[in-house]
Amino acid sequence: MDFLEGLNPQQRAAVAHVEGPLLILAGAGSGKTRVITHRMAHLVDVHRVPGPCILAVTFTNKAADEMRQRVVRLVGGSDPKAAPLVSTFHSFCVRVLRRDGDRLADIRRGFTKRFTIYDDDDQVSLLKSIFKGMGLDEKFMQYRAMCSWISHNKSHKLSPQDAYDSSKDARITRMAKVYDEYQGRLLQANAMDFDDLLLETVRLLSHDTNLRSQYNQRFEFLMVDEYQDTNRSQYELMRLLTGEHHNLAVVGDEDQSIYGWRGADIRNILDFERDYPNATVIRLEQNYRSTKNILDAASALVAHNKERKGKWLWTDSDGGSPIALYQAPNGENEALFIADAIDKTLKRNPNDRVAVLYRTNFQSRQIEEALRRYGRKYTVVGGFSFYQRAEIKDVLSYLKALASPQDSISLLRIINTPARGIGKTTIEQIELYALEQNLSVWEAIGRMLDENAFPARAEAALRLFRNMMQELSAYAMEDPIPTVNDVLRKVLERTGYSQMLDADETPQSESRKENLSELLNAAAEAAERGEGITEFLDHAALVSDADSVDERAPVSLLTMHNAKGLEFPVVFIAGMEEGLFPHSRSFDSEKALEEERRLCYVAMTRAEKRLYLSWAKFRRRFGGGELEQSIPSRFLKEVPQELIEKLRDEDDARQVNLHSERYAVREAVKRNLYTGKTYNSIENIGQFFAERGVKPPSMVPSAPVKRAEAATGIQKPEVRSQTTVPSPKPVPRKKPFGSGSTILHPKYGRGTVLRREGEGDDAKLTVSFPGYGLKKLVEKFAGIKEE
DNA sequence: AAGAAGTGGCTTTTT
DNA sequence: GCCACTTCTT
Repeated sequence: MDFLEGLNPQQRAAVAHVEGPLLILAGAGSGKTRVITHRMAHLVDVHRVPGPCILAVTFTNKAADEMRQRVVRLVGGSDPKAAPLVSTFHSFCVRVLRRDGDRLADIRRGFTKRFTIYDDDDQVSLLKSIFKGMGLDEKFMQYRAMCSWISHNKSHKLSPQDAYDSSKDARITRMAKVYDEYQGRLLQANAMDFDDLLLETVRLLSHDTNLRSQYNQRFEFLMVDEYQDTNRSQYELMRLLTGEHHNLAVVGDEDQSIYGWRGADIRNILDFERDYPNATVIRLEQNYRSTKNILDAASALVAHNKERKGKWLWTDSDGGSPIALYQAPNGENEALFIADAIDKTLKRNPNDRVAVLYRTNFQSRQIEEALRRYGRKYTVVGGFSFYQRAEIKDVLSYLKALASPQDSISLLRIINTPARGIGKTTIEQIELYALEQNLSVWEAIGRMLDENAFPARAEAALRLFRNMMQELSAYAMEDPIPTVNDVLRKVLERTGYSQMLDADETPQSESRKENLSELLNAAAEAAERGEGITEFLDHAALVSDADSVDERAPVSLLTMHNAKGLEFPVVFIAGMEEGLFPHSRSFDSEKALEEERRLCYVAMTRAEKRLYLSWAKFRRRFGGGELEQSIPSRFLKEVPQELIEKLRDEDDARQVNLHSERYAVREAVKRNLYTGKTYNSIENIGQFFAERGVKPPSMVPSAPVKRAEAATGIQKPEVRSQTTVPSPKPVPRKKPFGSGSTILHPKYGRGTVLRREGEGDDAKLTVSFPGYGLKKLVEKFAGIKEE
């Protein structure tokens, strides 16, 4: 196969480039993935470079998987071992540290290759504990803000000492102390946060010259995708890996750099030619994705930025439709307009794919509601991820605590989940002791038991807990080593977790059980691929929201950040208002504003045929808050007005309202018909594993009926699920409104009574209302009627 | 010790 | 409007 065929001259030059540094400035929609994959195939097939000597790095697992698959398809290789290594930065680093990290112990106290990865929830728990120990609370600083401050320091290679030395006031001094304590606790737990994974790999490769040399020899050719979003340590990692040769090809677009807030340094791409002298620079400026109008609008917008190399994309395609601008009277109406337009679009062409993009996740709710009114299925990317759900984190924490007893954060998470009589006071005592004696929580428990430091009841509970953990740990190490799913199953059973869920009769517990059984499936598949507990946990820590975008979904709701790298025939950008987009947090810095503008550019260039922009004159900031007047986004003015078609808002508004009030629509809302699915729903998680697994996944065994329920099921089972409630049998009853009876409520409509407590005037009912979830009502006041 | 009920406080974007 | 945290109750 000729990998140069069908490419334009610039693409061909990039693909044919072999040795030396290469910078590919690839505009939006200019076919860069094609170039990267073809170049790899070309190296393998024409230049006889062994696949494993090529390393390509991306930011998401999904991008990595797709790239790998495309290369394998191109070279027709059947042996997966002969394929290039395509990986994300983070998983590459984990791989290096777990395989070859021994020498890191020289420079990182307590490091072993069995380290734990702390995700941001773990980071927050750790900070809570540190705050408590230092007598601080969230009024001092929000945990998340503290996290980003620490992360900011780390990504700029500033140690706690550096932060301390440069601090100008007492507050920063304290923050530096928190940072110092945070690092100390990570070491004690042999844990690494996301920043550490990169930083420590860089340190390892700098320190262990032997190892560095091995890696240099192994990876002859390196490629980096989305180079504009690399940060300092990623940059250094690449420098170390290309120390002995300069066969580094990077692909990026400075106009699409949108992760500055996470430490990405746009200078990495702007200064590539300086950092790698003799670099070949190739510009891909022909856009194959969008209509001319969309492309011109986006280009004109981003031309307002100063910090760019400057390029102008061009296209062969026609002007196409103008860009539609809708001015809504309020946020709800904006959402209804979008749903209405989507409905019309998909009625006209059921095969279109639509994306609704927004700046902040909370904007999705109104749009979801509107889509539900129209009975349109949709997919939400982001928000709550599967691996963030409490039950998943609980069970994984058991695994983590078993794999590494020093991991105090995980241990504390599950020490009394399910409740086993180890209360708040007891836990506080243990934490205090651990702090004073500089021990891990596990060690502290052991010592304190030896010293008879607990009252009888707590002591008994702790002994049982300790025995249980020891027993589970012994089980996990039995010979032959049990599979991950066996260990998980044992954990669920032995810890009483399953039992706790079985005893819980709320609808939530059903969905929790489903999630856990999906986790078991995932574990079973991991086991089949030969993965152990560590690999399984690593994978769970490193999945991202973007990994689970289903590009075939007809309607997707996602943040603009998550839309990077994707394309859709029809795109809506919602909430084009000052303060929302550009976000108010970016107002005080020109740099941040430029990044917002780039984000807008990214969002606009996702569209192939049709682009809608919308804003609302009034919007409620919080659920209960006042309607606040908004100012249209400055970005709207930066788009050439002749490319915009203003939709007449009065007409559309009326139409939308009329439609939304139709009886059938209202009924649909009441019955909560159709909520589509989020990526973290059962089907999508299954699909995610299916795509990466060797064999297709065995889904949760479910009868066709149940499957139908799942399809129309609710994406946030915690709150909205009622499909999983076991349908109550109509029990003949003496009293009205007993458990199992169906009632009518003036506001919530029809509901099923799940529980009844108290007598006479005191009687309280727990009622499940489809679409509203569980409500606790006082029978006397609720104004309920028999169905 | 463990749940239920009430309250304040807040929402960028995420590997 | 939701969540996490506190206070109240048993």
